[in-house]
Amino acid sequence: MITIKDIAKEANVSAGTVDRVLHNRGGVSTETEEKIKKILKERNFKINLIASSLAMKKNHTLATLIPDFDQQNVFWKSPHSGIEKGSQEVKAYGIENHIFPFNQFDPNSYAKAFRELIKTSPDAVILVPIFLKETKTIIQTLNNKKIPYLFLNINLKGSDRLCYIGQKSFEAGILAGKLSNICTTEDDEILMVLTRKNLFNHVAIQDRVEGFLDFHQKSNSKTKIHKLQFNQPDEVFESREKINQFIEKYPKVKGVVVPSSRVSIVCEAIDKEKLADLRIIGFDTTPQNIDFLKRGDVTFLISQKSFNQGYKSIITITNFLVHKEIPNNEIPTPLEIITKENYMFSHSDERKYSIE
Amino acid sequence: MITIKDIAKEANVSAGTVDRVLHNRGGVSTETEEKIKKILKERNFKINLIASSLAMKKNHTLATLIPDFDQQNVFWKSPHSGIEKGSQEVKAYGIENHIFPFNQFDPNSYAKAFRELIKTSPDAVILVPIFLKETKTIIQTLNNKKIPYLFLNINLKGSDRLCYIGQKSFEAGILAGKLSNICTTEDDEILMVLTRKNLFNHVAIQDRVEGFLDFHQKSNSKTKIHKLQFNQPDEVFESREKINQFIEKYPKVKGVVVPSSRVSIVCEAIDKEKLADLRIIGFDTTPQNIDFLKRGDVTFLISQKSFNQGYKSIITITNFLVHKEIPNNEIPTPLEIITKENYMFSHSDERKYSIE
DNA sequence: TCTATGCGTGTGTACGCACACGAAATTTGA
DNA sequence: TCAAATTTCGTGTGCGTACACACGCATAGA
Repeated sequence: MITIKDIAKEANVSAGTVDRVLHNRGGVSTETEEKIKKILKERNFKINLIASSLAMKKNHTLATLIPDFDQQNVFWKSPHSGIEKGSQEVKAYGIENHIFPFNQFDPNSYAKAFRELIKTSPDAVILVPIFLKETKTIIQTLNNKKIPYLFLNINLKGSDRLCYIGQKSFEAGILAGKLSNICTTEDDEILMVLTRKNLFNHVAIQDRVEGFLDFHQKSNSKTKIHKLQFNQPDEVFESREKINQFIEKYPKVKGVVVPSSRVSIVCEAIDKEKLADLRIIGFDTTPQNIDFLKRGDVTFLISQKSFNQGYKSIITITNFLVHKEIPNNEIPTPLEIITKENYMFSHSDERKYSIE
Repeated sequence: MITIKDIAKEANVSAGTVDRVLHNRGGVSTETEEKIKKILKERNFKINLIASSLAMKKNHTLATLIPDFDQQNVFWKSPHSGIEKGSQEVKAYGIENHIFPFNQFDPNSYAKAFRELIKTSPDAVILVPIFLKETKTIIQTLNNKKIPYLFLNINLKGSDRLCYIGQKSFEAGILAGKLSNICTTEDDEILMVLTRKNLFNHVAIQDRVEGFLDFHQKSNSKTKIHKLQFNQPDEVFESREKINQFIEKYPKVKGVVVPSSRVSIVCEAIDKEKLADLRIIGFDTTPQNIDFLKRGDVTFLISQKSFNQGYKSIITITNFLVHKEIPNNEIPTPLEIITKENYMFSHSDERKYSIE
């Protein structure tokens, strides 16, 4: 292992000077700088991140603006857990994260949570930019204060965020198209159930829908695609009639695709005897969805690994603050295909950090 | 952040004493120990791994016994890359890994590589225990020298290895069964192609076959399953006739499952016009397999994420040596389902560390 | 009775490596 | 020749680890 001292000795300077060169902190004559740089290269010197982290300990604070979760809205639990895991891991780097939860259906709650957040003057911010208008104000504030921020799960264009960590929704839709195509025949028809006019996240879900339709169009399949729209997720259950009648009316429907994370509600709504005959594809591995996967009612879930997204956000921001490492502009999470047969191998990390 | 000094101050002892308690190094009176332990618990003290690693720097050496790869046998490339990434990452912990490659078809090469390996007296060993008899001798040597070791990719029973990192092959077979079931109808038939009597790894592939058959049995599907056996992988290509005739003879065959990593060879063998009509399922994301996936000839690949296996081996062994962290007895890697639509999101890490 | 030896317990501190700041040394300009 | 500017050095810091040593007390031998 080559250390800074080794380099210093070879260059006949002190370790401090080498450090200045390493970090471009100036105050070194061109001559010395060249000499040191040459030796660094020759010896293939790499900073010891362990020692570096220890020395850098500067007690940064992070702040995370993310929707809250509860029994009804469990989707955001996974990113919370991932963020929790990441926070634990980077504590030793002198980094502390605070979560500012808000109500995903209420722009005011979003704005309010941010006002609380900004009071703590964090060194960097992770946010889920659900509301367009409010986000613009937020970004302006962050820019003014020169606080770097990254987007988690939702990619809003036209900001100079550090990066985006999340799923490629259009591509996820394509994948859903492919899977629905595989598990049906040409004669079958497919039903797409939109669980609501989404207040938020409509962009992501719309992208999935478009990706899905894109696949079917480009693959020249003659499979007919039906759409059924509900306005509120709860209405789905209340209007069991609607969906069951629909399926009776169109007996050729063998595939069902639910582009939101609410496939479980659709499964609940459909009569048991009808379920057996359907191939159902959904998104996101919420506990409810996993339940229906286990029972065999859901055939495929496409996971965006939101636990990993949360985790990766913390790690990315930390590397940026501590090691000045500039991340890729977009960090897409894998599109994971989950079935009854492989779900148990997919979330072992998550369970450990689950917040109950 | 609570430090050892904080604890020491509160307990009116020195940091050294706290350290003795933390590591059970003895030489502390029961009274003092209890007091310190109580405070540690109260304050929820966690060792700062950064500082710990820096202080522990002990320059461990690892050794890895793993099959070599080349253009023809590319399967082992991914674990090599993963090991490479891991090695880079743990260098700062004073850990150096040496790879001892061997010919996967030659037991003598395996034994010889180990003899070279043991000369370097490593502090821990990662090995792929392909050959049963030779492995027994190896294990004996390692036990005598009290060198800890873990199994990568192949799980040999009856040894006191530190842990096994790899795929659950039986479960992978079940998954293949499910996927084949999904992409065919009840009237269709399925062909399983065994590309050879495997010299090595026959246990894993046999497990896959059994898992596959198990699924079809338990699911009460009446789908007929054919088997076609070749003795050498190359023979497949030479005997194109055999497989093509088979498919002509059994026109109901719509699904093909290849439980080895050689699905690409099978694709090469089958006539183009026949391919279009088949749903092919294979294992492992070798470049050749990915090629056929991209073309649309292969429908599903089940990946055992061997890059991650290699990476995780290094990390696990490092945590064991440096932080005395005892790993789980088995660390199963996820069963990842790869299609044309999601393969590009799955291996971004791998590309960076690929060894050309 | 006094030194020697031992043991159990606990302290002090050097070390690992990079970082950053104040101080020192050297060069430059007037 | 002196002050200012530039370049370089020395050292304390972050935190845990582990070794040498110190202290108090007990037992043994002279």
